[in-house]
Amino acid sequence: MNEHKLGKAYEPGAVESKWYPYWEGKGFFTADNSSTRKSYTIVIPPPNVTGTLTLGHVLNNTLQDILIRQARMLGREACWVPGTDHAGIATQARVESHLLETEGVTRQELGREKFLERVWQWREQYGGRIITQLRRLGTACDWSRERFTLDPGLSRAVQEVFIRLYEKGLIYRGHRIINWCPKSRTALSDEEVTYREEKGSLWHFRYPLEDGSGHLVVATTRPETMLGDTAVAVNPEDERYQGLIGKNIRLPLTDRIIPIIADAHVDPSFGSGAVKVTPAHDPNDYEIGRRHNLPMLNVMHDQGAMNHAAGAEFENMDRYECRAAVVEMMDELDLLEKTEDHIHQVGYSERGHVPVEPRLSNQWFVKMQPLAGPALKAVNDEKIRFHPERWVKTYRHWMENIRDWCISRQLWWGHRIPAYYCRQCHYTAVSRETPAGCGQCGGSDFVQDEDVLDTWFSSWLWPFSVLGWPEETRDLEKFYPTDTLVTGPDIIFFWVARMIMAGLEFKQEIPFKDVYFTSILRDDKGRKLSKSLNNSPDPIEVIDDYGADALRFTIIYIAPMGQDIRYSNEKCQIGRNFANKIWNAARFRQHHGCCVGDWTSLDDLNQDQLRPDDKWILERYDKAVAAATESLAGFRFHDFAHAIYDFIWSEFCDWYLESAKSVLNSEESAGRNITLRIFDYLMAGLLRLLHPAMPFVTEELYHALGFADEEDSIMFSEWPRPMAPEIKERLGIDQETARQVEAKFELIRAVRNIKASYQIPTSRKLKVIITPKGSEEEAFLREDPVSLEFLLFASEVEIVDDYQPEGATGTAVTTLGAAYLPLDDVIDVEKEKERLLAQEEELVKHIKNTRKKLSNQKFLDNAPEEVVEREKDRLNQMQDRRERLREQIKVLSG
RNA sequence: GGGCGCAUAGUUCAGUCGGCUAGAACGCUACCUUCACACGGUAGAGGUCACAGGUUCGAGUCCUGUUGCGCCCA
Repeated sequence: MNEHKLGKAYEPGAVESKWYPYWEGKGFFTADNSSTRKSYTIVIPPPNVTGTLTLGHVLNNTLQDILIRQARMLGREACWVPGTDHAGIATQARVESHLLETEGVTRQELGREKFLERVWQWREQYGGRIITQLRRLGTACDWSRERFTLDPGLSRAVQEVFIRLYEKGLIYRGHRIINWCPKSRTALSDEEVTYREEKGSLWHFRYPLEDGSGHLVVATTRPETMLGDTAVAVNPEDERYQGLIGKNIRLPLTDRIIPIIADAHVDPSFGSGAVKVTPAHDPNDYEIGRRHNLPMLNVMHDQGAMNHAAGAEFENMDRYECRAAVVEMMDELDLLEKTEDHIHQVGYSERGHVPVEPRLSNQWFVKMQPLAGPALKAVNDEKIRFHPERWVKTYRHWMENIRDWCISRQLWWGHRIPAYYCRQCHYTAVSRETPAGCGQCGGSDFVQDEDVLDTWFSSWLWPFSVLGWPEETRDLEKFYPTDTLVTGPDIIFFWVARMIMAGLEFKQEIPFKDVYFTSILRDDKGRKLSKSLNNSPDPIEVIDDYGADALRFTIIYIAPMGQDIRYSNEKCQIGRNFANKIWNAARFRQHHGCCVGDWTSLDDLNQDQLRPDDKWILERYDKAVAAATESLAGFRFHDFAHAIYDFIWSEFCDWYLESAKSVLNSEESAGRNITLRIFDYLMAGLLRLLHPAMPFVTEELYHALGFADEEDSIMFSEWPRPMAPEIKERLGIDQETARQVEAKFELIRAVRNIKASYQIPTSRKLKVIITPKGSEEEAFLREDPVSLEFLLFASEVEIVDDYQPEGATGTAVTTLGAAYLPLDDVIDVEKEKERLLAQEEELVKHIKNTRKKLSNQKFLDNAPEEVVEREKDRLNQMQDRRERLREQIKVLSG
């Protein structure tokens, strides 16, 4: 052990590149499906195969890694399944533009088969970069189980699900209005449309009546669609238009005659109360069109330009060009009544970043309502818990208003829809292979549907398809249902909700028990991180600069549960400095030689061998273990980080380590050995506690301090548990001792304060006289005078019953007693008096408040006894302290 | 329009069951190269807990309303 001496500062680079290949090479991350341990499973939210690591991934995967590593330390068979999804639109678009740039060919020119070959090639070459990047972060993924949504097994799952749902009547093909992305030229689901508020115009057009008796005014935000109008609608109750219902309009710019109809869904207060009806280009108009059997006239083609149905003069005009042209022509015809500014919501394609166009077309849909029922119930019954819980409301609202899911995409990259059409009779067969014969006409000439399925149609099966479904595999048996899902709330509908539906439908079991929704990352100005703003740091650069552990720790340290995170690279100093702090605590330990005795347990010691400071730190350590464990059990990662950070920095390093120096620097070897054992017990424990968050530095130090054999790893060590009560009792570890030690620290701080306020350097050692408050306090202080002297930076500590300061003396009055610092040569009597008077003034304020409280009969009657007692104690202590302060002030005035 | 969330030190945030003399980090000030660590130490300054009511012996915390900001859905 102590094979190598630790350097002065932690250098993450070498440590990280040493341990990750070691862990992976030894198969430490590989889960055993024949293990008798209870399983703990996480499936990764599969990043896009085109993707690169973002801070969002860092947060998300750090949390999963913390959970999986802790689960392993708690004795579970931990299985974290990684993988990527094929990201239909994004990948296809990426490869298309790549081909166009490098070879100048389009996918149409290549043809479907050749194009797909090229996508696979591209994927081999560039895809999955994010998988390599995840390793830099230290994630304990089971790479032997890595999956891709287009793997044969997962593709089979997709096909199986499609067929089962079709046969059950839950998948159907329909001619419907869907959201069309003119850039990607494919249908989208409702969830893939994001709405942005935009300033636009509301144009009021005069539509002349056919009989020439006047006109009607209709208002629209999309004038180009008028070319596809097939009616004008008014509310049947609207008195203004009673006489016009049933009459016809001569639609300008076209030669069509269209009817004026009455429909109860028209809002009489919007615009003029009369609306144009374009059933093929607006979802609401589509509904009106269906109710009234209106013709559905499609006036655009798939790239968002006008088609021949719009009229010869508009054909092939882009939709926005056409909009301007229509307005101009209407104005020329004196049919433009007015134009108003108008703020409205415009739907954008999430992928294409262009406004979507509602479009009438043949698409495949999943009937969602039957699937939603059980999924809603599972969450309502708390079979599945959301953290933070408030997301249940969002989930519930979506589930209760669920709409059918458009799953077909006009792409080539993806799972092709297993539907075959008979060329003779147009019969539709859905089957695993091309049907041999038509069930309707007996024909054998089939053509497969050209479309592929939405990527989410494979993602929603992820928790069981990655484990081998539809095969009944050992993995499935051992690791399903999974335990925890960690993901962003932005995909609650896309993914979380649908996975719950799929799990219940196809496995008759929930897919996971807990869902943790991560925070949204923003920059330090509060703006969402995004590529276009160029405010997304590259995590790999951050890891290079600060270390993976630093990044991991920082991000959970600054991420409050369920709230946005304000991130900046500079904040990684928190994690870096922290790693360095622990590193140096270990280095300090290393300077004092090897392990002595059993560092895994202190059970054989007794309380006479322990100093009060030992008892105190062991008590505090127990509290930290409990806090860290409870925080993780409740998915409070932020609290977990703070609990460990505060313990290590403010208690272990600031106080215990300093106190231990007084023993370790002495010649007394029995005391030294016990202190070293306690130190090791704590050091090993806190490295374990910290390991899930900072795997690299903890592994390095665990080995360097000799806590693990060369062939072993801290990741297989046991998660720390609080000490058994009987052991604590035997070792004299209790609240009372802890309180006394803390009172001692208060006294030490007060003395240091005096020195600081006279700007006396710490290194200048002075004599300190202490008058304890009582005999109990005196006995306590005499238990460990060595560390007291050391921590006071004193040349000598004298503990006496009574002390009458002579001349200028610095005074500290605390609950444990008073301390005096003779300072003849440096003290400024007036300044010292002022200092004490200020303290007294502060004290008097609190004494008054507490007296008031205690003289209130209602408070005495109603407050719990323990609160009243606490107040009384406090008052006594404060009064006592005040008295001593006054005495000292008197001396100084004397 | 409906729903959700947030408002505490200069900044970013903790604050559990109502018991608080309201904490931390960063930043700021003074001092310190003390033999783990300057990626450090010691000490300090800094607050009308958004506003107005209410419940309570007691409110940063619970309730109602107001204002401001953010997100989601329509």
